[in-house]
Amino acid sequence: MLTLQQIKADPARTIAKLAVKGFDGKEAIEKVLQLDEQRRQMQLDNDNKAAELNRLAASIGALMKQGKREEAEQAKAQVAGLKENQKAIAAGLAQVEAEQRNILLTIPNLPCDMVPEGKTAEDNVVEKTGGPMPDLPADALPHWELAKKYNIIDFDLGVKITGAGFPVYVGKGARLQRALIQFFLDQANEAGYTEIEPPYVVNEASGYGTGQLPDKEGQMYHCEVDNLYLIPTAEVPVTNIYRDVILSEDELPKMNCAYSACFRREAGSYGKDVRGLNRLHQFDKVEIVRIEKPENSYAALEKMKDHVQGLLEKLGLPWHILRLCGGDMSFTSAITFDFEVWSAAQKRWLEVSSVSNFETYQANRLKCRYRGSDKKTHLCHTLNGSALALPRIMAALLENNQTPQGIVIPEVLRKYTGFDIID
RNA sequence: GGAGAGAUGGCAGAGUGGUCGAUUGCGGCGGUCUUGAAAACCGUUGAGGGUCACACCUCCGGGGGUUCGAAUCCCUCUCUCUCCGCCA
Repeated sequence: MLTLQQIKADPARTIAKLAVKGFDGKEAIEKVLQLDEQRRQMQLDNDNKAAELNRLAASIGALMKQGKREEAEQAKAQVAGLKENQKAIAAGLAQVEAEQRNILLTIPNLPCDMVPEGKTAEDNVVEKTGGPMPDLPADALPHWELAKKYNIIDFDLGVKITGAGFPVYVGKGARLQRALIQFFLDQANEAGYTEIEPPYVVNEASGYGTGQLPDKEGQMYHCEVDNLYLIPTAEVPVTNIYRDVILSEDELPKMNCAYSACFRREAGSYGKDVRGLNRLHQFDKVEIVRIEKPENSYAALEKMKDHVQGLLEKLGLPWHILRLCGGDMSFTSAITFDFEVWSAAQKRWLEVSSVSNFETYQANRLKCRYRGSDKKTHLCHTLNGSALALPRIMAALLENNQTPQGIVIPEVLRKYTGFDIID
């Protein structure tokens, strides 16, 4: 949620920045400002009435103590009318506050100055490319064929047990999954991220904190009896560690990593785009999260990008980094870099990581603050990134590393898998 | 699942209808003393709104109610603890 200060500081710029995201915010911003004006008026009115009532109540108390019953009764009578009046004002105030908040919740984060204009994924900018492009023979198999051939992932079994989008990893497939998770966690730990093993189910407040709620509840699995949500990413439980927290300046930055299964309902398209591991309802991911002082957050973002790039390089996958255009960025993000790997048999790029700076947008909802050297509280910047999401890494590894002898496991993973080829 | 107890400031812990936004202790911060530190002593120390700054308002787990007045009484929800049951 944008802060009122952000909006008030420069409404015209706010509207212009929202336009970069393809969001027409003119009406909403004007309404918010108008409601703010109204709110302050009503607040003043309400506070004055409340102060008057407080004074009267205190004086009644004093009269009672002195045993001046009649005078007290007189004062009581005086209070009655005032109180009705104040109640009405307070109700109006609450309504205006709620209205303002509801509008604020519908306004996306402002893209930072580095975000390119654009409407769709077509307009994303390729920033950087690396890794060896594999040269596969014409009869190279897509990963879902390989999965069947070597009996390492059973999609049909997943359908039987649960439904589409819930694959069952078998034998070396399961071990490769576990190896990747372990590798990613070890790398993150080495980079200074403190590991968290979070709950996979969160309450409503946490959903609001990171911005999945209120508007994206359809994307999460919901346990209605308990009103809990399956996490779509470890970002949710991990970032919510810092909900309603005031950190001291020297505690920053906070750096956490977490492995979790992720659950997404993703009522999306069907067909080859979502075939095999391309899009799943349940998948594994290692997430990195940072809470930073505002002045450090963009340097931190670069470090996170370097970390993710390092992982892809170690795995020997061909990768590129996209700087997302305004129109393709998420609601809550100020800037996002997507990492994609080349899936050589499908001949397409697959998104495996998304690294974002949310600036104060999440922190404002989370009430995640730190106490500065000025003794005042300030909102932190929050950042997160996948490091990495497994299924598409798996897809690219299987496809790119296929040989007549079998699928060759990257060197860095062998100490985790305990084998060097899937055959 | 059954029975009971509880939820107060960073922590501990008072407060059961009227200057209580809250005694006190610890911790934190500032100072005195000291070559320095410790100890001791003095002062200070919740969050949000509002204001140029004050004033003022709100907040004692969440929501609602009673009352002129609620941390204190009532209802309700959530959570925690103890005992019993069940259980990886």
